[in-house]
Amino acid sequence: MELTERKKQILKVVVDDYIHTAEPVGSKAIAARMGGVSSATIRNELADLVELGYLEQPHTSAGRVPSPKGYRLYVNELMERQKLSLDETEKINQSLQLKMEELDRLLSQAGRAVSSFVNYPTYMAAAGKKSMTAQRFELLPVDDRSCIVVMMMDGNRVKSQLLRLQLKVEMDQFPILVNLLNSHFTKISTKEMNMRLMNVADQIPPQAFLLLSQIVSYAVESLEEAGHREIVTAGARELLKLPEFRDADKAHELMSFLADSKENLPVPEDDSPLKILIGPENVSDALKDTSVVVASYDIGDDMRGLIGVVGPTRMDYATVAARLSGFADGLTRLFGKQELPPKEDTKE
Amino acid sequence: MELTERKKQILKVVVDDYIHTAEPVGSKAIAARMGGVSSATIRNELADLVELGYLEQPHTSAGRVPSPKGYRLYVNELMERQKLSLDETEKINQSLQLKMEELDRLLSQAGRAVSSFVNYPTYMAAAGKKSMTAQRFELLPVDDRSCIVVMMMDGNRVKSQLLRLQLKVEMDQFPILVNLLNSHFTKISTKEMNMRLMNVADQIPPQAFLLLSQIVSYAVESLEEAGHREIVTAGARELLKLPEFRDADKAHELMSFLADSKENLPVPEDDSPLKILIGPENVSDALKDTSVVVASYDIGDDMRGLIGVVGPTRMDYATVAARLSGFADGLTRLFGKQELPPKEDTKE
DNA sequence: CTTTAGCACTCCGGGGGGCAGAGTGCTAAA
DNA sequence: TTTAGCACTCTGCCCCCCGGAGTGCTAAAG
Repeated sequence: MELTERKKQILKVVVDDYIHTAEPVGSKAIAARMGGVSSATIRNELADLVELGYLEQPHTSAGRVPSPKGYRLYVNELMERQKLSLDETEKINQSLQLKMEELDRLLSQAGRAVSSFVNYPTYMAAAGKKSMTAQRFELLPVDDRSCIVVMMMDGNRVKSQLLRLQLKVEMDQFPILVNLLNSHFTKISTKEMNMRLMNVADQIPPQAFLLLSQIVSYAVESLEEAGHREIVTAGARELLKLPEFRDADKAHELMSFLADSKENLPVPEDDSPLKILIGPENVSDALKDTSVVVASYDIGDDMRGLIGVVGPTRMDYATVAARLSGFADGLTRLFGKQELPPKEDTKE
Repeated sequence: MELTERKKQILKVVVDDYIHTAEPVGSKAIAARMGGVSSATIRNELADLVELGYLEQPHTSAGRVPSPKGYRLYVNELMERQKLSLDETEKINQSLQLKMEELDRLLSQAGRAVSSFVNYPTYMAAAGKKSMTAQRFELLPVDDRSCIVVMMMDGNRVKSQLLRLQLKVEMDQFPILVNLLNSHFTKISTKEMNMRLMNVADQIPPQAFLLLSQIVSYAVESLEEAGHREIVTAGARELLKLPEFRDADKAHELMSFLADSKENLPVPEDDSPLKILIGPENVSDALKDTSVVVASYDIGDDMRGLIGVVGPTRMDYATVAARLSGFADGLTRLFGKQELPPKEDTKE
């Protein structure tokens, strides 16, 4: 059943108002804001809306509060898709001028920026490929007991570390090792890497094997870490400013959930760049009476990252959605610039 | 003026009790715990202790609460230096089995571990050298428009990144560049690096200069970032469990301070590994009614890192101090293992 | 001189009761 | 169908009261 235009208007006013005041909104206030009709009329309409499940009444003789169903309608149809003001776009771009080399740190930086921009807690994740692979290895000798391992992974990410070797190596051994690494340990899953390591075990001298396995296990570790979608959260303290989280226990519970949850935070659908989850629409119990807005951005090399915002159900969906999209676009652009053109990448 | 033995005993009981209950402690409770004397006697002593400034009374007819001065005496003399139980040592070592390559991430990991171990918020910092310098450069060509820059810095830290070059380069150019970098841009401050860059400007072909400056500016950036003592905090939510921070505003204030403060958190004296700052002893206003316990650990290459714990003045100093020292020792050991022996390092 | 018991006093915190304000539902009239 | 009017309801807040915990003081005992 469709709502009349006026009912929708009223619902919109209720949501708009409640979003900002966090207090049940009464018929008089609505009438004042709509003009043309009296509060009594509004009251009749309100009664209907409650009946239909779009609004709720904390108790008789209090104003109305939107129900999840009401928010849903609001988000789907009523909400005025906000455009970012020039000023805001400017600010977003500015805060994305982060000179960060490492992806992870860039994310936590961006997370903080988003959080302070929307005034809600955020979480970010670089959705790594399910399985990262090494593209290329290099070894840079430092002395006869240590060398720098450089590994290039999918998506042109580079990792390197000084490795203290378990035994002395002649300088001329390094090129051989590098060759072996590049020919046998690139472009395969970490699982396969371990298997191949076993396979070559009896084909090369034991010392060489020792070194090789040290390097390979470093590589495997790094790859798995990079592939593992780590979620970093920021700005959890913003919660404390909201009336619904003035209760320390509640705030603590949600904060702990955010800090601990590694996998179970909402992600957007594959086909749409923005997803809004309202209250009970969330699967995690801890989020049952909060809302989540989550956007995704492209990292190139068909990887996607995501930014999410967690807030009360009366979150300012329009603003948050607009700003979040702004950031997501900014990040997509940022990565587009950093990455090599994909053509170059495939030609090997 | 020295306190009598009994006064000290009483003070100790008051602090011990208050630390755990967060409620003013009364004469009866003290008498019960001490035995031998009646509550009336205790009351006389308490009055003296208030007079002398070691205790405070929230209001007439409430129990007593330790004053900062009281805590100070407690920490200096009364507190039983706790030994870590085997179990605890075990746990600390376990949580330090972090397989992290990057210093920064290791720190935030360790910070989280400490926080969950002492149940207070923590902050950590790797006190980088005031000015990091590059020790060695390598360039690994990827194609004619990009290469991997590898830079080794003080303390055997290695950074690398894929750099998209502003113009095409012949393969044979790279060795020349590397030479130039290693001969002119290592072991000098970033300031000097920029100056040298200017100096060579007219001695090499313009294209080469363009590349060089791109690489050098990446290096400068990385060095400055690595040298900058970044402070990372963890476990701020622990605050919410404490009765003194059930007030959302207070908690929010302190959390914001922790999140924002980059430089003004307490550091231990150079000569001692552990420092305890009680309430007003803190210089930052935001910490005036909290206490801080901070420990330092060695990273080798005469760099030091620090771990701090922030809590209410009635923090459990004995336990926190013991556990924090345990972590600091663990970290010192951890880095000792990772670093190369310093001898090797200086021989170049 | 110190310790103890006794006692009056103070103050906090929690549990009613009352009251104003905001908002509703209903009815009757436009 | 809309509106005005009115009685009704419920919350939040203030105030008051009261019990409990703890103190300070005094006077007696060791």
